[in-house]
Amino acid sequence: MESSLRIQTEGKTPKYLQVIDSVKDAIRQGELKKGDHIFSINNLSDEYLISRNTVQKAYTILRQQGVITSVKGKGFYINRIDITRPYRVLLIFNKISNYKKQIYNAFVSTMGEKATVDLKIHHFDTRLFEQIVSSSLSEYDYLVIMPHFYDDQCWLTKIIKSIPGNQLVILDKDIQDLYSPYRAVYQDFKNDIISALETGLESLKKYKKIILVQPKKIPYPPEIVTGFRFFCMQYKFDHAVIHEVEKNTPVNEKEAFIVIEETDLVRLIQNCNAQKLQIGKQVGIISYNDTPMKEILQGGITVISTDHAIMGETAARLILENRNEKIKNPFRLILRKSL
Amino acid sequence: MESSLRIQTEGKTPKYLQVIDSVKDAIRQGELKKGDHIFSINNLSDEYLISRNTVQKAYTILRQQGVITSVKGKGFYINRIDITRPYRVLLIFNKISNYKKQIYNAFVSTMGEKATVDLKIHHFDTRLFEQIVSSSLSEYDYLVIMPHFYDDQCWLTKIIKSIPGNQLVILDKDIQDLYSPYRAVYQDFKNDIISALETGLESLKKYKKIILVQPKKIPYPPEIVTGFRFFCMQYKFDHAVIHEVEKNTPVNEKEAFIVIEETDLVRLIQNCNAQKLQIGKQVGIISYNDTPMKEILQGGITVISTDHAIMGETAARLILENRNEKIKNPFRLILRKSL
DNA sequence: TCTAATTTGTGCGTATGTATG
DNA sequence: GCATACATACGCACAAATTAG
Repeated sequence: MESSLRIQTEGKTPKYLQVIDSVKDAIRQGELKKGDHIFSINNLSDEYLISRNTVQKAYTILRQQGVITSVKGKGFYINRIDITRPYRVLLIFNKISNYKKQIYNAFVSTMGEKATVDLKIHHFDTRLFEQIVSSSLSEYDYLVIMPHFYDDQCWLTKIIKSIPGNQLVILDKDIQDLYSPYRAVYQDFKNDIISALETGLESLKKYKKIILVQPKKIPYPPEIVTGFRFFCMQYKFDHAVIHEVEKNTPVNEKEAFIVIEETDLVRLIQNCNAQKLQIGKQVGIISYNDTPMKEILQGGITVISTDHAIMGETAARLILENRNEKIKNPFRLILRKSL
Repeated sequence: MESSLRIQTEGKTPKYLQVIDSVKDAIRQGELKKGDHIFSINNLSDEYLISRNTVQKAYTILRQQGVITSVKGKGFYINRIDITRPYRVLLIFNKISNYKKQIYNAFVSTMGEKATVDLKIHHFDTRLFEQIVSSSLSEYDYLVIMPHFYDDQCWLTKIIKSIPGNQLVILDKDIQDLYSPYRAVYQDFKNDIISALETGLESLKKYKKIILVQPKKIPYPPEIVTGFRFFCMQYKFDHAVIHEVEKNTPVNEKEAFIVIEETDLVRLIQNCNAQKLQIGKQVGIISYNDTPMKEILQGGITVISTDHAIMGETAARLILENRNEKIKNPFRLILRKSL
């Protein structure tokens, strides 16, 4: 047993329980296999400055549970490796939305019985976020977070750095400047939107100007705008970025809109109908994030979207299969009548 | 805990309160962090010449407030550092849906800074639900639950009975057989649907038969069916209850559908379009639960819905104003083009 | 394996001041 | 003035858990 036990005297969990958990964790991580020799009582007692008796107690309990066996004069050996303690996972989201629902559902159902999954929402409150993280590190095996603040990126990175890499799973938006390796399922916002729009180039050529509706209140990744501008320059489209669609927002012929928030989408369609502009012919609409309703709304809304279900599933797999990788999530354009 | 408590025997504030305040002050000052070990009862009792029992009392109260936890044989440890928020509330939902999002958002924003609100989902797993409840009773001041299981109502009631009335807030579906008084914001599913349909009676008369699509997988309140049948008998409508709309589900002229799940609504509209049946003229559609998109989908989907935002807001108010009441949530029909 | 020290948890008894009727 | 109830404060004793020697 080379694995380093993390025994802390100050912690509230009793030392003998910490020893038990350490052995079980090592088994769960695959570091210990059936038949492996583990520390002798004296050895462990000396190394970690725990009383001989305390180690004895832990080993006795482990033996009663059938996890280890003992041979007089030789030592203790791993007996069972079907330790069933489920993973404890905490998802930390900025808010609840339709597609986060999809991520959550896919994550939970992929995890199945193997994890207890909790959910906390920070509402873009950095202080609250910090509090959640610090108080959850000891309660959960993994923190799955979507780092969607953009006001104080610096502080955010600092908080995330306080999470050990092997406990951290990042979703949706990858972060730079993190040293220790961690798990991630990310979107490449800039290149994703560029290649998605390129896929729909033929349909887009009907329009003279492309307008991106990027909400201001809720911070969305700025890379979306970067990618959008890059595409428009590349292919010589007139373009603009607005923050909201209101009742009196002007809509003109030969304009195509890329809309992120659902409320803006609804407003935009209402405005088109009011001005008797035909969607998909005179005005083009592309919406972020697919939902069943967008398949039939106005005969079908064209959508650019990452596959959130797969994102949740992939994140779960990274944990279940103990893979410390970063994976780019698929992104695609679904052409429908509105473009 | 190096921080010096300021305990004065002569002051008028009771000693046990001074102890409580001292600990809380230390937390506010950042001197004590989560997991920190604090003075043992004996230690503090000796140092500050307070009776062991008095310290005991203070610590017991702090534990009840969730500020500290205790481990027999080890000591007391800081558990919460968010002591500025007076309420700790846990919402327990069966799943995440669009309208639960509304409830959650309204609840959180009404509570504002006054509460830390957490969310757990049980996925109709009674065992998981029981586990969540029992482990949360000491951690939270209020458990807000939506009791939407209908398989083993008996077991469910038993679990809910284990929650003290003053700690319990019930949403959406009221429960019988609970003795101690509790808070509730409920729908009267049977009468709500009856009176809502009566409101739309004139429009309904265009149709011969009304079909309720009540999903089977996810248990919805049976009172909906009861109320639906009652209305149809009363006003002499042909009627039927089906559990799903599939691609080949027959749709005929002069039929009106009441649809609960969004996926069924989408399928139904697709079927109507495929069969070239005009929605709102040849086929009527009523959908449960309003969303912005339904305002414009197919020129407007008629909706019967409770106001979920108000439900969340009312629940929050019951807690903030410490009112032990049961309140019926408003329910209404919004007539749009689809009926 | 036994003993001992420390700690929390619980219960009982006592005394004192304060508010209520 | 008296009786009662309640909150505060203290003291003692014992049970059970943790840890050490």
